Amino acid sequence: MLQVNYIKENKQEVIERLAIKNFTDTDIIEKIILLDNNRKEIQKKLDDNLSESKSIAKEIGILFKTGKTGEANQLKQKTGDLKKLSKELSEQLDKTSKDLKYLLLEVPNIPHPAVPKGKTEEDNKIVFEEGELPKLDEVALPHWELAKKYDIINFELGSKVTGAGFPFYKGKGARLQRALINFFLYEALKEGYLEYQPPLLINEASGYGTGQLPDKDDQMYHIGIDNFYLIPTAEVPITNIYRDTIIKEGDFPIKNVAYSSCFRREAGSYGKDVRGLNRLHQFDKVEIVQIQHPEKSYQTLEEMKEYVSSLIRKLELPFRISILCGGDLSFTSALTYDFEVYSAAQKKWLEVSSVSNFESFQANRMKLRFKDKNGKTRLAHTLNGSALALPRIVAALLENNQSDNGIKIPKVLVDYTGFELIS
RNA sequence: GGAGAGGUGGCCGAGCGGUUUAAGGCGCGCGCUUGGAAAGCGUGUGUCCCGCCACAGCGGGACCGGGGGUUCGAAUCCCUUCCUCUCCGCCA
Repeated sequence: MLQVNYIKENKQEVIERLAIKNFTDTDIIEKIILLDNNRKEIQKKLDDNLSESKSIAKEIGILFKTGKTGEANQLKQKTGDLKKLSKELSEQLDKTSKDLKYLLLEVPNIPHPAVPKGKTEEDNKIVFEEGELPKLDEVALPHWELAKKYDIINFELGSKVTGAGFPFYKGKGARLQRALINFFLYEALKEGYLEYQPPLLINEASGYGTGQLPDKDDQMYHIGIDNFYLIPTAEVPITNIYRDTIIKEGDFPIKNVAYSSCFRREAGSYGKDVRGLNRLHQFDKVEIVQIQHPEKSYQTLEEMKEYVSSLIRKLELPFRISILCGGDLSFTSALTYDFEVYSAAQKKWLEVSSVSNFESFQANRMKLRFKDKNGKTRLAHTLNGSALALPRIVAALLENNQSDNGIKIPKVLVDYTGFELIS
């Protein structure tokens, strides 16, 4: 959520930069400014009114205490009109504030100047590429075939027990999953992240805090009976730790890491692009979250980018990094780096991580603040990134490392898997 | 699932219709004291909104889990909802 004052003071800039995100509803900006002015006016009237009522009530109190009941009763009659007016004004104020908040929730975060214009992922700007693309035989198999051949992931069984998009990992498949989770967690610990194991269900307030609600509620699984949501990412519980808090400036940077299963309904978009592990309803991810001083958040974003790169490099996978264009950038993000690994048998790039700076957008929504040197309360910046999401990493590992002998496990993982080959 | 207790400032904790402008304590900031520190003494100490004015300050309003009500006046009374704790039941 953007701050109204920022919108007011930088109206033209806000409109121009939101256009990069293909948000062109300038009316809404005008309405926000108008509503905020109304809100202030009503607030002033209401406050004056309440002030008067309060002082009369106090007088009556004193009169009763000193036995001047007659005078007190006279004064009582004066308050009728004031009371009525207060009620009207506070209803107006309430409505105006609600309308204002509703509109503010509709406005996406302002993209960073580095964000390129564009509509689809075609327009994302590739800023880095590393590793040689493996050349496989024509007989090379896609990962869903490999999974079947070596009996390590069973999609049909998942369909039977739950539904499409909920696979079983089996034998060395399951062990590979566990190895990757451990590897990612230990690497994060080395980087100074504090490990959390969060709840997998969250309440409504947390959904609003990180911005999944109100607009993305259909993408989360909902437990109606208790009104909980299954987390789409550990970002939600981990960032919400700091909802409604004021932290000390000395606490920056806060660096948290968490492994969790992630649950996504992602209604629609079925087809060949979503076969196998490419898109699942339940998957595993290790997520890093940082809370940082506004002046250091972009430096932190770069550090996180380097960290994620180092993980993929250790797994010996070719990858590239792009800056998401305005159209592909999420509602809440100001700048996002997307990481893709090359999946040799499918001959395409698979997204395995996105690392984002939300600036104060999430912080404003969840009232995450800090006291600066001068004792002023300011909004902190939040950042997060996948480090990493498992399924597409597994897909690339299986496909890229296949040979006649079996699938070779990258050196760095062998200590965690306890085997070097899936055969 | 059943029964009970309770949600008050950064924390503990009093208040249970009218100078509450939320006591007191702890913590923290500043000052005095000291060779330095501790102790002691003094002093200050929340969040949000509005106005004046602006590197600071002054004034007003809201906030005692959330929402609603009674009243001239609510932390205090009533309704409703959420949460926490204890005991019982069930259970990894």
